[in-house]
Formats: sequence, structure tokens, C-alpha cells
Amino acid sequence: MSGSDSKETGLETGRPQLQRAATQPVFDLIELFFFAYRDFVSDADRLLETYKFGRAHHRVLHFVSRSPGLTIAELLDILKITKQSLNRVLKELLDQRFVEAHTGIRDRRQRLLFAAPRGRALAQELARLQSARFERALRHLPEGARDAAVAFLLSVIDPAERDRIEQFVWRDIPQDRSAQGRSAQDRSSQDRSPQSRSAGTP
Amino acid sequence: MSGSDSKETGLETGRPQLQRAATQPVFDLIELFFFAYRDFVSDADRLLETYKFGRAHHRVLHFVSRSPGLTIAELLDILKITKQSLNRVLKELLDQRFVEAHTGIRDRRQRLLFAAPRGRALAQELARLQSARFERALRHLPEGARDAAVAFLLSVIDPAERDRIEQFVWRDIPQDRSAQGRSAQDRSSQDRSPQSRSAGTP
DNA sequence: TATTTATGTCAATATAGCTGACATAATTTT
DNA sequence: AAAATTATGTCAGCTATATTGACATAAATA
Repeated sequence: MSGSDSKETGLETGRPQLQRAATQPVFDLIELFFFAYRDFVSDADRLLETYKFGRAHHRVLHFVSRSPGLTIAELLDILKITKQSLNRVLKELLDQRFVEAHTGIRDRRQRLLFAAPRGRALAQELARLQSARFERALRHLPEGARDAAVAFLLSVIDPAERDRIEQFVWRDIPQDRSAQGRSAQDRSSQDRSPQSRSAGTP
Repeated sequence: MSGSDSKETGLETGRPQLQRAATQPVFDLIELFFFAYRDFVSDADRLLETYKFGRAHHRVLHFVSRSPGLTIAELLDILKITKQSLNRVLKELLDQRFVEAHTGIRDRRQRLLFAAPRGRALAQELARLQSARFERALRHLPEGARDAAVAFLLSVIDPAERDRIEQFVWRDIPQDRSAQGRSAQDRSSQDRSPQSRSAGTP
């Protein structure tokens, strides 16, 4: 499995990148991804502290806010945690009225989750903070950097998840107030790279 | 959201961006970053399980392996955790001989950390796994996607940290065996950081 | 010599996750 | 209608990762 590669580099020889790629780890991407993510979450962390909330609360609040009417099962599927883990933080968000749950209409077993006003406000502020970091980053990057970043991140995601996530991220949100965004066509217009889309690859 | 783009994006114009940026969160980047990172770490997680190690072990092993002779203080500075937190995992890595510590020569209070053979092997395998994800991603992206990703991630990092990290990531590694190599794009070769090392950083 | 530095360690606490077992109500199947 | 399945909740206990605070020791420095 591992080992195997030990001496052969093909790097010094100035070989084409492809070959090197296959043998030499891309340390820079690995490390930059780590550092970038660490700083990315730190913005929100600081604000959350003032509410005595953690990252788990943030994630729940974010996705509930982004998807009014989300069910527990859907949320679990997005977060990929157990219901016991979810329940702890969700309960706090419910108790403190950052989130509301309404019994499902079609299926009364379900609980449809909605961000309450204060939850919406907090979610918005958190998103604003994190957006600011990206905006600052993009401001100094060349044209097309945003699309390139989107395409890259999307490609890093598990192919099996990619389509679902893509749909989630750019779907039309059944939102009531805050400005809405991106429809399918919207995207295709300014769209990202050619084959950046999806794993379709196969 | 970020939606609006096509028209008021400002990206194309190069400047007005400020306006949109300030008002509409870039939900896509926020969410894609979250999902991409989640999948990124999951590769390593699976392998680490078989050793009964966690992410904390991975990080320590990775940076020690990448920086033979790293001191405790330097490692703490990279990881941004407390020495108590570090000590728990480091002790396990030392006990199980994935990492070795040698008394410093210039300063005998210091412990210089090195990856032992098994540690080097594991670190390499972990890096290989994570690299594979990036390689797969880049394979389907247009020319220049790698540079764009690097530039993006770097820009997302706190400006205060950026130089130090940049130097860390692309410096020449005092490596003994495994083939070395700087990336294709090759930064203007910069060697050891001016102030990167040590906590000296005021 | 006195102080500072690099590191280690003990104890208590918090957060975020996990497994397993069991409970309840609502829906679906038979 | 009874039985099975589904959506959700909950109790209990465990783990991993992190924190703060206090204190200890050896080596380097002032």
C-alpha cells in the first residue's frame, strides 16, 4: 500500500508535472488547505464565543438558516453526525430560540426547522464575517479567481457527494426575505471552468 | 446569493466589488469550503483509525516529518494549541516510536523532533492519500488550476501569518532521504524565513 | 546568583463527537 | 386492523481534543 515509492522522483529531472504529481505529495496544497481552513473558521469562532456557542451550533444554524424547513434527517445527512450529537446542540438552539421547529404537514413525524429572528440575525452575521475573508482574498486575485476557487473546492469534494452538494449550494432557496440568488442559468452564464462541473468524469 | 453576480459582481470590472461583497454573503464558497475540507480530512482519518490515532496525531506527525528538527515551541506555534494538548499526542507518538526527540545541541533545553522510520512511512502514506485527492481534482481542471488554488488558499490565510506560512511551505527542507522538490511553479527560491522560526515573532 | 526560558506534568473542565439501547408517535405495509 | 417501518428523542457511558491554572525542573542568560 504505502511505502513503495521511496527514491524515484523524476522531479530533479524536470519531468512533466503529471509524473511528479503521481509520486510526490503536494505538500503545499495540503498545508495551505489546513492553514486556510483554520483561519476561515476562526472568524466565526470568535463571534460564537460571545454567545457561548461552538462550531457545532454554527453549522446547525447555518444550514437551517440556509434551508428553512429542513428536517432532522436532512440536517443529519448534511452534517454527517449522529442524531445524539445533533440533538445536544439543536436543543440549545431551540431553547434559546435561535431556531424553531414546526411539526411537518405532509408527515407529522417530521420536525421542520427554521431559523428564528435572532438565529437568522446571527447566521447572517457569521456568514458576513466569513464572506468578508473571501472577499478580501479575492480582491487581490486576478479575474476569474472566484470561479477557479469554486471549481477547485467542488472537485475536492467526494464525487459521490458532489452533485448533491452542488444542488444544495446553488438551488433556489425558499426564502422569505433576504435577497435570493443564483439560479441554474445564472451560473451557467458566468460559469466556471469547462469541465470543472461535477464528477461527471466517468 | 452571491448571485446577482452577472450584473453587479464587480469582479469583471475589477473594483466595485466592494459593494456586493459587503452586502451578500458568498454562501457557495463558505459551504464548499466546509464540505471540501470535511472530505479532505476524511481520507487521512480512515487510515489513522487503524493506528488508533486521531487528527491531532496526524498534524503533529505531518509537521515533524516535514520539518526534521522542529522544536516544541515551533510546533506549538504552527498548531496553535497549548503545550498540554500537544503533549498528550506527542507522548503517544514518542512512546510508539513514530517520533523521536533529541536534546538540542545549541540549546540543551530544547527537544528536537524527528520522524522515526515508521513515522516517516505513515506520514508519507497520509500525505499520499491527501495528495491523491488533490491530484484527482486537478486532473479535471483546466491548466493553471493548481496555481489558482494555491493563490486562493494563501489569500484566505490571515495576512499576519501569510509570509511565515509561505516560507514554511516552500522552504528548502533539511531532508535526509526522501526526494525533495519544489513545485512546478516554483517560488522564487526563498530559504529559511527571517522571522519564521521560533516564537521570536513579537 | 537571580532570572528567564523551554519544556513537562497534574488536575479540572468543556466541546463535540461516538455507540448502544430503548421509547414514542406517525406512516406504510400486509 | 395489526404489524412493520420510519422519524425523532433520550438516557448512559465513552473517547478525543482542546482549554485554564498551578507547579516543577533543567538549562541558558543577565
